[in-house]
Amino acid sequence: MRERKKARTRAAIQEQALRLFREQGYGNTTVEQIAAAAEISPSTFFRYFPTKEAVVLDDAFDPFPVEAFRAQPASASPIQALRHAMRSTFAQLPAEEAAAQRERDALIRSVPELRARMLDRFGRSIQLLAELVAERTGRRADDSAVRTLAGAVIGVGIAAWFSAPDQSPPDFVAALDEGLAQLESGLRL
Amino acid sequence: MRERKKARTRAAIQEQALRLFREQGYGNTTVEQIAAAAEISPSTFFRYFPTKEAVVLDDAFDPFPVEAFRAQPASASPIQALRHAMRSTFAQLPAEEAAAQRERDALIRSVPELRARMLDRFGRSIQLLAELVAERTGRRADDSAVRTLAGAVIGVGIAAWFSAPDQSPPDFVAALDEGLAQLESGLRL
DNA sequence: CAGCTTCTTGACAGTCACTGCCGTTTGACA
DNA sequence: TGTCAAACGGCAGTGACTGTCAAGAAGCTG
Repeated sequence: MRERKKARTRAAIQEQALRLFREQGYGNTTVEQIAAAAEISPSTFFRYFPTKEAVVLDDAFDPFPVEAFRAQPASASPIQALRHAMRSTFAQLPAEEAAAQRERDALIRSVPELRARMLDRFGRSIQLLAELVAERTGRRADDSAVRTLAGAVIGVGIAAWFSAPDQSPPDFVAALDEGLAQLESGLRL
Repeated sequence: MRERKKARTRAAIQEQALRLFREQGYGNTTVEQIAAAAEISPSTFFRYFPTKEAVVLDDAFDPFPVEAFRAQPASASPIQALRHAMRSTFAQLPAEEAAAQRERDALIRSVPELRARMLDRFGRSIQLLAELVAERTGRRADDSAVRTLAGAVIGVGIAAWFSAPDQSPPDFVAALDEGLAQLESGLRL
């Protein structure tokens, strides 16, 4: 039952931090303020999160659903498999969490340090996707065709993530799905 | 001729910094050490570079050559235009500078903070490329097909950049060109 | 050449993220 | 209830960065 308390503390820190970031901005909020709002000491803050950035980025969302991707039938192309995996994963996300997700994404996009870290995650997911595609096709992960496919797919994902707020509907998942469909059917321009 | 001295100071800082990073690592090198090696005060360091990271990233290389891209004939497809622009730009890069570039890239890839910032530049270049493609095709930069194309192209660039050291030849430009060729002819996997 | 201005620099003090240590408290468990 | 490890707060220290101020160097003017 120690676990329970730790989970509650962690959630409290994240909640208070995001509230303060919303109210007074990321850069104007100190770790000390977050700790005070969450009723812990600054030392304890760093026991729960390695950096101030992590409070926003941790659990932001998994680069993408590895298991759901692996579960797709072998007959599906890599892009089709990913589209299905994304849809089935995000379909069951509660509307409330989705809204929180969007707000957090907006914060990340607007703060350069956070955005850079987020893009680093996208970058790592190129590697991850390359390995999954390699599994699926029997090729090697460092095969240039595999690498190109993984890069293009994640690149489309990044572009969708960037433009999420501008568009109607402002939905990352929908934008990504549309982009992947275009990528699959060939880029005609 | 004040300009001349400033340029020399700036080059000295960058040179000493990269030397120290090579010898003892990025994280183990302080700005104070860099300043001492370049025979300036720490204050002056920050007058030339806004952050320690900037000493590595500034002038690392332009996301890509805007002018060369614009100069391509309207008959070329966006991907073809970019391939030609990249080739003509990098063809005339002296071998010595290319080697320095590769070393700097290796440093950036190996240090998370630097890598994240670099990827943020790639991310911004999606926006830039989308605008250039919009010019070229008469579509809008927020058109979803334009955005997808820009994302896929830069994604292939990121993937090439990541795998640059692993492959033979370890040449970013060649890997990018190959990836774009694959993207252009359709991703068959 | 002398005087004025402007640019550049170094010194200093201060903030804040983050690290490491140490003594105390607290909760689990015998 | 006593014991032990986990969790905590406090504190000192480092290092990146900011802002300010006064001294020195470089350029221009009369």
